[in-house]
Amino acid sequence: MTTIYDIADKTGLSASTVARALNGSGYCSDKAKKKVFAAAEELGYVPYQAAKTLKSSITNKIMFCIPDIMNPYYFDMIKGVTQTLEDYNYNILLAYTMHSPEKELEILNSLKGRYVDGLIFGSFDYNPTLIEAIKDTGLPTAITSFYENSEYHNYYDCIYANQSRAAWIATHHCIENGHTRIAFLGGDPKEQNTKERFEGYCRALEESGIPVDNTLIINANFTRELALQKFQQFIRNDGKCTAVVACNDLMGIGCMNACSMLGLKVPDDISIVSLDNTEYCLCTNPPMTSVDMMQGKVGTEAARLVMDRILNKRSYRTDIVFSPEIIKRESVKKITL
Amino acid sequence: MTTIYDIADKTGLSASTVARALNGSGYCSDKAKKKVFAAAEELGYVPYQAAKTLKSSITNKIMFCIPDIMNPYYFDMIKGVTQTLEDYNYNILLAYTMHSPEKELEILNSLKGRYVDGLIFGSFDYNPTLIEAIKDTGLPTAITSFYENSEYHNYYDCIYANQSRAAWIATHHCIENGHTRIAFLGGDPKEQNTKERFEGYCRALEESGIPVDNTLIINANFTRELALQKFQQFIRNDGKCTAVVACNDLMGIGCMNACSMLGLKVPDDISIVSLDNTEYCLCTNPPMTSVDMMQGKVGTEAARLVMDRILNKRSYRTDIVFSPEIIKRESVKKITL
DNA sequence: CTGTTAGCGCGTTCAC
DNA sequence: GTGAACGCGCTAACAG
Repeated sequence: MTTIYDIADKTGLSASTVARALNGSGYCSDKAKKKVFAAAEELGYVPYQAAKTLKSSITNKIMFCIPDIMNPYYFDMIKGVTQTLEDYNYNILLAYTMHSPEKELEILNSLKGRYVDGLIFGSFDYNPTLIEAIKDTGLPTAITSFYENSEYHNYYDCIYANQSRAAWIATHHCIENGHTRIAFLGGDPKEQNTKERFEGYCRALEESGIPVDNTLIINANFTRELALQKFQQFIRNDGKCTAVVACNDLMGIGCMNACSMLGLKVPDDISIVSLDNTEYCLCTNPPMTSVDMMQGKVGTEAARLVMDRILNKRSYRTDIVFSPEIIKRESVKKITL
Repeated sequence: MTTIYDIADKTGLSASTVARALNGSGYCSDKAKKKVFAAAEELGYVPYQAAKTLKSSITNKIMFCIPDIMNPYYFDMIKGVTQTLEDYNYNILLAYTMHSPEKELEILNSLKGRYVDGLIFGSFDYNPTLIEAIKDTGLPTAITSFYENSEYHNYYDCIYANQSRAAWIATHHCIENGHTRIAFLGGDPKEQNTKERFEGYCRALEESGIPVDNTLIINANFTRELALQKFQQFIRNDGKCTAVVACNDLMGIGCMNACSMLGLKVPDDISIVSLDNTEYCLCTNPPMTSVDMMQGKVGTEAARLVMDRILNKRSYRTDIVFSPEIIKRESVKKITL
């Protein structure tokens, strides 16, 4: 490992001159600069990050913390974040919380060790404790959902696609196609995520004068497995629907799996539209209609806003909200009464 | 931000006593310890990582570098790495190279800034330059393929599932089911990855006395899109096969997509078996038979071996090779002549 | 234009 | 058992 002192020795200059040459800060003759660069090249010098950080307190890293690494919803977001950060010469530190609130707080607390300069945080369930912990990190932060907390309003930015509108669009699409018995396949109804999506579903129904029927609400947990099981159970218990709105692709696919096992044909016997529009939608047969939640853009803008707070010391709140878009494929059939 | 000096002030002790108390190193009375911990708790003290690192030169981070973040092949591996590292209280720094050899070298060179303690490196195409760059980082390294380089033999560990055996298994499975005209859907034939898999394919054929037919070899690039296109083209050009071995799930799915567009039924008209066994195989209809490459275990063991080199200063090579396993689903049909 | 000095926060001597 | 002092590598302030 070579340091500026090695370069200083080799060139006969002092360490500070070497530092100035390398950073282009302060005065330094061209001749000295040349010598320094030559020696640095020859010695394969790369500055020691820890020392730089100790001095400047900038780490060139931001943490991206998500509930579940295996959820395809986040893949595009990871990509968006990584690619954007690359332009800033920043690295991404990936953490995941396995949906555990304790784990979330633990990670946030560890951040006080300031091993990153900023934070992009995704959660299924924001709450005041969490937001306070986020604020306590003192880090420029973007969260990937909408969450309002008047006390800490300015401590974070929100970047997200409108969840309730997404569910509205999905539901409305079913209604447009003549469906009235539309099942809702959601996650834990106590979590913000499902709540918002459920709200959009209800609104679409009500706007069209279709009453919300509680027997059509199925609660799962955003996994394919449980959705499969719950939907199968729903049908076996004589559940009657002609369409289903699934709160994410994994559950949409679980639903398709169930249909296939039950001998139900999609979209002839049952129409399915899901939310997230991950690549999984292209794997199914028929390809699945799904609502694009703009995950890639959410990642990109979240990274950009965090960097804006870091670089430009912005200290007021900025939110960016995307409008979800339905991607029509072949899992929805028009029916007529 | 609070430092040991703040705690020293508050407790009336010296900074070194505080440090000793906090780390449990050196002498310290129980009474002092109690006071220190109380103050640390109250002040929300978390040690400043950069300072710790500068002193100890340990970062508690390892880099996981892969060619493509969006390739589902790596999802399980990321999970395996992350979960294992968590036990060691290590964080994962995620980088991706977009298949670019220049980018690979750039990242490896940046690692000389020692902002991580170890490296897990995945590539589609190892070569002497790359391995030398890996060795030059001076970091404990695990690579997720087999690659031999006698000069730098001991500088890295290899953790992988036997690629050629995986292709052999897939091909053999087709043969067992009566197929003789088996297409091979691969990536760039110059890359190690495809080469190994192709070798297994050929061996299985030859063992059964089936000649390798070059018209059945289709080169794509591991993406769904190109596989779809290439396979469609293959069929349109009167390509005749009853089964296809796809080198990864994405291509297997592209192939299924193509079949569906061409009006070919899987598995009645054509059997498909792919490699990787990602979750995507459960999305298709019918579910796709695929060979499990043990990605999760590869990630877990790679992390473990890197940590072993770090913690126990192991300096000799250790390889772990897993045996791939076929997961039979419904995309392969037995045919009789 | 260049070198000397000091200090970022922490951990580890080594005196007391 | 405790505190003063030093240094990890780098940069900024100042003196020359």
